[in-house]
Amino acid sequence: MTAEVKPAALRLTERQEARRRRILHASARLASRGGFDAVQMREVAENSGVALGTLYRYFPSKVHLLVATMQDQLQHMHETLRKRPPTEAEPAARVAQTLMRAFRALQREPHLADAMVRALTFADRSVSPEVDTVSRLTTAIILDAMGLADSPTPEQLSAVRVIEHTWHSALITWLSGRASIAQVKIDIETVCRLIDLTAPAPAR
Amino acid sequence: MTAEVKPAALRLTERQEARRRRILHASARLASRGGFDAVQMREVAENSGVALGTLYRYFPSKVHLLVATMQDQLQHMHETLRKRPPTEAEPAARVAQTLMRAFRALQREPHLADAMVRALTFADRSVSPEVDTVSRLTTAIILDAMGLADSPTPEQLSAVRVIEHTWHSALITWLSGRASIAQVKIDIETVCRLIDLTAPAPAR
DNA sequence: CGAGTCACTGGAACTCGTTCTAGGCTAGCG
DNA sequence: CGCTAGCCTAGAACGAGTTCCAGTGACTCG
Repeated sequence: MTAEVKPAALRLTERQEARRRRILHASARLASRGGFDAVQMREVAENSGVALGTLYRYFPSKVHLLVATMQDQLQHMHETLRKRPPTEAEPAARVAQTLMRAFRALQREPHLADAMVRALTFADRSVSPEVDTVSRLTTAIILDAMGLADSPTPEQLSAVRVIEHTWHSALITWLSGRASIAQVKIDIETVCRLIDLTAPAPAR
Repeated sequence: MTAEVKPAALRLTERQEARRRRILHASARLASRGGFDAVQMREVAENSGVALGTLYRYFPSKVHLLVATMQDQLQHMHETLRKRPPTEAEPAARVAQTLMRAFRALQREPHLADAMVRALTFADRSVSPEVDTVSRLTTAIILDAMGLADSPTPEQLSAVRVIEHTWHSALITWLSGRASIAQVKIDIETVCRLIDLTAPAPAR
């Protein structure tokens, strides 16, 4: 019975787990409206039924909160993508297809995307561990799409990093209205060509 | 005589021009110490000898100010690079060399780099025109390095955009301590290979 | 010269992220 | 049963970005 909850050591009571969920939920909801600015800590606290101090105990800053929110969303996305893997044959095309799917998902909640991406790139060193987690999740998604969850070469990892860079930065230009959806698509497809350069063993 | 000053219509008095310079200078100086957080509007105002309200008349927000600071620095960089163009033979290598030079310059003032890059990626739509100027400057620098200041193909422009994405995002990961200098170098070199893919006419 | 206009000044005021304080509730333990 | 430790709440307080306002000085136009 007592062993029913798994994170006994790290994350305490399930009541606390519930609080955490409520907070993340409120955060996402507020973000879905006005974006980064609309996520106000007092509002998040109210909407999730905790005191301001408690909110800060769970997430030491607004950026921490939003990055955690992004983790949460990415996790969903990852699971969804696992269930419906890309249909293309070539690794480059598979990655492009996957990222475009993710992009379309973000388009459905542009304000939420704004809040999360802005937080991610604005994060300073104190948020590094959390940002790193997001980065690892993203890497995993891309590697999955390439069809090599393991055994990537260092060259391939570099290509994946560059793809991630492009992904984040392209999102920002889109969110700030400086690039169109079509442009983002082109950029993604362009960078995915790098994968061909670091092609699977045979091409070497 | 009266034609000596060019921006007669847009930017008024030379006294105003001087104020603007003082503000940008103060901004850069403060940024060189503590980075983004150390650039406090009240301090910038004091240090440049203008009232807070005046500072806001010149730069409608802290982000505007820092993006303008970046414009300023980029302009210097561009001129410097023009004087000492890259020595490599291949376009890809030339671009990589140029960006690594810029990177080394940023390493000399990491706090300033932090302030400028954070502002750039945090900027919202209200700063789009200014951010766009920075982007055009960066594009010009890269095209210069490739050796084709004019007549780039759409394909090449895509590659340049992707290189810019990588450049900004890689800087961020470096600034937030999540990537080493060596890693940034690798990422830059990796993305520059894209140039070979959109090679000059002959290779088509 | 006089009046109006406009940029600039000094400083108060407002917002929102963040921190701090005092007190209350719960849970385990003597 | 009463105590102690921790977590939580309500709310005040502080800091920095941003806005506002009244006043002042300079320049222009009549």
